[in-house]
Amino acid sequence: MDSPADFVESRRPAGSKRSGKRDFIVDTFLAQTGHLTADDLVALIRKADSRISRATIYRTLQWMVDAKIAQKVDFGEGRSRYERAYRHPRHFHLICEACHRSFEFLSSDIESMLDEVVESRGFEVHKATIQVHGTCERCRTGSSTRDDEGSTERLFARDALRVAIATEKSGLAFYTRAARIVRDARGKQVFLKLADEEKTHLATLQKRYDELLAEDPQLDSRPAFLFFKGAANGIFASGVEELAAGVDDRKALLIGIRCERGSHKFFKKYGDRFEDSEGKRIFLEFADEEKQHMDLLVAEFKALNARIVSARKRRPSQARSTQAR
Amino acid sequence: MDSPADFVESRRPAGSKRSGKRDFIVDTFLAQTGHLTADDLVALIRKADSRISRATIYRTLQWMVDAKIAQKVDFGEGRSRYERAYRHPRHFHLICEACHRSFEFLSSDIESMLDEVVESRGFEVHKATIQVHGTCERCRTGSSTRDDEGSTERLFARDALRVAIATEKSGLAFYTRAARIVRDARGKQVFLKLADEEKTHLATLQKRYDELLAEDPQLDSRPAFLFFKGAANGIFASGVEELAAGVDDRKALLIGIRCERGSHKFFKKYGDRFEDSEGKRIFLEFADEEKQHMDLLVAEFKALNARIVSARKRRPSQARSTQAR
DNA sequence: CTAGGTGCAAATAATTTGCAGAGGC
DNA sequence: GCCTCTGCAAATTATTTGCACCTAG
Repeated sequence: MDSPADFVESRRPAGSKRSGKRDFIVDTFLAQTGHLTADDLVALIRKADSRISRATIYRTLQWMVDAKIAQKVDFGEGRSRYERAYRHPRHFHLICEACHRSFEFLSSDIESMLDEVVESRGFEVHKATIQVHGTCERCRTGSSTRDDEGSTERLFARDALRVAIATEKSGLAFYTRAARIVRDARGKQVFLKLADEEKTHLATLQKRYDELLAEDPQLDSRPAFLFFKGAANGIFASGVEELAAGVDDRKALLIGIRCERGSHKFFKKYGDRFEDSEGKRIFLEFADEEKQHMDLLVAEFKALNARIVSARKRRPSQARSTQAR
Repeated sequence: MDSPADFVESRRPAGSKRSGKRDFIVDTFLAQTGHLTADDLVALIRKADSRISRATIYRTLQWMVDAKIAQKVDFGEGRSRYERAYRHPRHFHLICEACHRSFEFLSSDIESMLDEVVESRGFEVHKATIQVHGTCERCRTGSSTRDDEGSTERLFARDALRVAIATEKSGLAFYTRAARIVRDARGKQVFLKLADEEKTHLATLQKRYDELLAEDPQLDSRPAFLFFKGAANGIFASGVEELAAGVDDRKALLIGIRCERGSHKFFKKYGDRFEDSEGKRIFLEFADEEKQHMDLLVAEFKALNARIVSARKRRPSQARSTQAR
């Protein structure tokens, strides 16, 4: 249904003809995880017997880049490397100069700082590259750390879930607290309902996380791929703090709306920008979830306002009682 | 006293011999501002008549890289470029794919996020590269923006001064406010004194800034080189906020100490990491300034504590009066 | 005099291209 | 049959190197 083969098929440029050799090169390439040089690929092909000319390898690599199946990367070694673009989120590189392995990561914090720089210059970005050249932990300490050669796709899904779970948890804290603070009975119920939903959803996410771990027991201990520190985790945390400072019912709803909107925007923005993958789906589903919560809160906010107005009409002197401090 | 020639002299590798040709190549290279390819340099040499072989250019470029006079950069064009390392702070690149010009910037915010990523991986950094490939404003809109071909050194000095001035201003706001809030007479005096110092120093910095602008009237309108948003500007701002929340005398001093320490550490850290230059000096002098303020505040804090203790001995019942809310 | 430094031409190394034949549609 | 794909060998591009000669210390 959504195999590499289908993916390649879907991206085959118009007018291009089928060829067993090319298919074989593409398949061989997509079966690898790392960043291959043209020569690496030649070696792989030769090992699998097939006798394919170097020129064809080069031509096919270019063909894959044009079809967005592969991406050319340059680590400054005087030759190009290629990494798969299929189900592979965009990322930055840590490059070990000792063992020549490379590690991928993505930081939304860095990306947004970079956005600011770029914007201030009126620059239009086509591609941003970050490369950290140095020595990896294994080469430096000799300690045989765990095998880092996992697929980035899985790491990405893991970290997407982690971010979602962290957000969900702080959301739960927020609603639990808000439900305690709010005076208005209906408002309280809305917050309780949301707290409940967060709990349910949290369980769902946790289950998904556990399933992912089951596929690869070492996954949990692999180093982080996503660095989304500033963005996702802090959103509800600041809301909780604001609640603690003491707020009226309307304010509590407004804070909730702001948090959900921030959360939604964040997950939507990143979800949209990723390649199709489990991680992308997690981001977009979560964005949706947050959107629904936000809508619910907005509706409740409107209803509360309406009740305040009508109450004010009935008992003008005590109109503001529901939002007393 | 500190000319490029002296600089080159100081870095001449042991055992290397003088040579008119090499000197000429080095001088020609250092007279340029941009990112030259070996061929660019050959063209420049040829234009100035001298007949020097390509091989010598390559050998001399390598010699300059070894001597840390030049730095090799790779923009993925299939050939190397070289930029001067003399009085040139480390930086990242925006690269226009249309006009092939490149722009430099530095962001402490991005650098510290990168530090976190690197640390979490146990990685040892040798060199970090950030390249944003895209289209520059001029190529995109056709509008002939101001000439961007200024020396980065001057931009760096300008921005270092801007950061220092911004910090100084928020420091002034902090001390002015603190002087108003504090009860203890001696503490008040210290804060007033510091506010006064900030004012004087602010005037000095402003004068230096004006002098710099006088050297190049367009400098003020050139795009930013340093992006130090999070770091420098926010330090005292948070202190001012804390003051507003209401604090006792000791707390006010402690906040001041924290701000000055943060400020000192920041300017020291970056000042130390830069190449010798006006910008570096600004950073280090400012770091020193902040250190002195910090020491003053620490001394005052100790003195205040001592007075509180002795007061407590004399009038045990009212001992805590100087720090009443 | 001796270790560099320089020029020239040849060597490398990664990649591209021209051209003739093979093969998919 | 036409147009694309492939192989091979030659070309290209940036850079390096061997070797004979030159020059500073």
